[in-house]
Amino acid sequence: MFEFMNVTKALADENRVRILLALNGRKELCVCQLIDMLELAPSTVSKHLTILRQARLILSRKDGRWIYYRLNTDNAFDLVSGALDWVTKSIQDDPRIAADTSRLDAILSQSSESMCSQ
Amino acid sequence: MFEFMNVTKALADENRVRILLALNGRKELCVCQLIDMLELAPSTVSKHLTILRQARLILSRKDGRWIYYRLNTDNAFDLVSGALDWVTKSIQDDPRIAADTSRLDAILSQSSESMCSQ
DNA sequence: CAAACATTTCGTTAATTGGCGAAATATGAG
DNA sequence: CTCATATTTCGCCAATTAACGAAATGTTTG
Repeated sequence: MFEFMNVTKALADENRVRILLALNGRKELCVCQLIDMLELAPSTVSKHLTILRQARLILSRKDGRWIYYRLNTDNAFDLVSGALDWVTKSIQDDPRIAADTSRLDAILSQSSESMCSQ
Repeated sequence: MFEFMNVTKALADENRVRILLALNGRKELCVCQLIDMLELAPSTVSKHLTILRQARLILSRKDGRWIYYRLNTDNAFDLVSGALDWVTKSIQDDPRIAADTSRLDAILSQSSESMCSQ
């Protein structure tokens, strides 16, 4: 129950859902790219990522100065994969998510101008 | 997105999840039975039911003095049925839910002594 | 080592939420 | 009609939470 409520609480915020859908279909994204996409303060985004990670919905990988996040699809953990399936299926056609996707594509293509200049 | 967030926020409270699982596998329950099971104030339970109903996770039916609630399985609405499938699958084996189930069975069998004496 | 950058942690504040009791509403019983 | 019952609405309070900026941490570059 505790694990389950961790997941539902993680999903109960629009910006965290936007993060999950940004990660869906991509290998991974670094924090600064998510900051650019969400247009929120770095500390705010970091907190959201911590909540998603504690719910086991995402995993992180550190590479030098950067930290990359990805969906936790490795996991055989039913609770998490079921959640991710439901979320992505339910709102991948949403206009807000579509806007995020194209914004993120732009950010990725001109990544040299963005905050994290690889 | 708005509809989706309504559902995730409805799921982000332990007592509301307990209500959903109490309704799962049963035809319907009246408010007073849920009050007995949850051991919360009537006004609190009523509020939870309103939130679940606004998320379209449950439906209500009025019969005289009583209002009966049931899971919204009628609905072809993917968002809702997907949510209910995920929730029930994920925590039906939880000890807390098992305790609720047996408590509820007791309430139903001695319903003449309970608050709503049909 | 110092400066720049990426990210997190901490402290604060404003908004949201869960809980309750009291009052309102609605229905059925006497 | 009056009373008891079932449920909801309202107003309040305590706890939680999302947001931010400042400071701390860790890493790369000069």
